[in-house]
Amino acid sequence: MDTFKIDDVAKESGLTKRTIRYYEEIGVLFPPERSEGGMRLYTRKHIERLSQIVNARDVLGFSLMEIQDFVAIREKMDEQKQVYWKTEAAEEKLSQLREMKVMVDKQMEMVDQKLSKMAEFRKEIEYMQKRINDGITKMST
Amino acid sequence: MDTFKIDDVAKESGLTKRTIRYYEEIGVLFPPERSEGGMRLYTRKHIERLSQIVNARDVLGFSLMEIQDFVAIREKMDEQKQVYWKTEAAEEKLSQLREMKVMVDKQMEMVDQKLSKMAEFRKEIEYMQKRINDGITKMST
DNA sequence: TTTAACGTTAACGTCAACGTTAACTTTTAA
DNA sequence: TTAAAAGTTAACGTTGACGTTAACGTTAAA
Repeated sequence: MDTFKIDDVAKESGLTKRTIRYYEEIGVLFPPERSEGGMRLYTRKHIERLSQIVNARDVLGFSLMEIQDFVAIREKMDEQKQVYWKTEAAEEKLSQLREMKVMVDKQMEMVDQKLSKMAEFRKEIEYMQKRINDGITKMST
Repeated sequence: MDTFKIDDVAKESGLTKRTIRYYEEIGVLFPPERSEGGMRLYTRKHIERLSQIVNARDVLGFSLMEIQDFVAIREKMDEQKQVYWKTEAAEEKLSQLREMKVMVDKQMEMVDQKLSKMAEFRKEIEYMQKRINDGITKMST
């Protein structure tokens, strides 16, 4: 039994059920299978994906719309795996790979930009720490 | 003439005039002097502060409420400079410094957490780049 | 088998972070 | 000095990202 009901997923991910359904609704979480009665049956993959989404949202500060692109690439990666090596499909596969390369390269650029800006920020804070510490030692003598 | 009208500030910062006024309204940007007729007269300090706010907002993904704390520390730093070395005020100054230290240390911790998470992200993207490049070279032979 | 716990959709509510518009005053360039 | 450009406040509108509630169907344990 490797499927989860929405409440289990909510507990593991720390998100609310509403949020999980919402992420499916706007297309950042791929839809799970359904039970006979219509209940969502999630897999480990869904939980992993949610974790990635939360990271992108909270850490990188991406909006859910920006995360769409991000997610689309992961989707294509998985898709690529499924495609058998057929000579007829080779051409199409190659063009898809090139397309993905462009997107991933762009993402890398964004992340590197954020990283360098963050480093600047860190330096500023470090400087403030230094000034405060100097002030404290100087005064408490 | 080292004061700027709001439109100049808007152009330099890339923000809209509405946004600049809004930031003042909610207290993340300290209010500028006013002209006889009531027009806002900004200084370089304001522009610098706005740049910091934008960075905290876009790069760190902080909400404007979180930025309040962030800004409060900067404000206190400037304030400290103004306070003359009076023996009577020394005790109070020291306690303020300790207070600031706690806040700044907390900020540093947050930034470091974000930095490490971002590094993880970078690694994942790097891995994807590698896989895609491998796929392309393998196919285009 | 029945009832409580949990699931579903649908619709309206909320809050942050501005955009837009109106109605008006101040500056500035001709 | 007189338009036009740019400033002001005030108020309502919008959008993203969910929260909340209602009205109802499904599951699982007693």
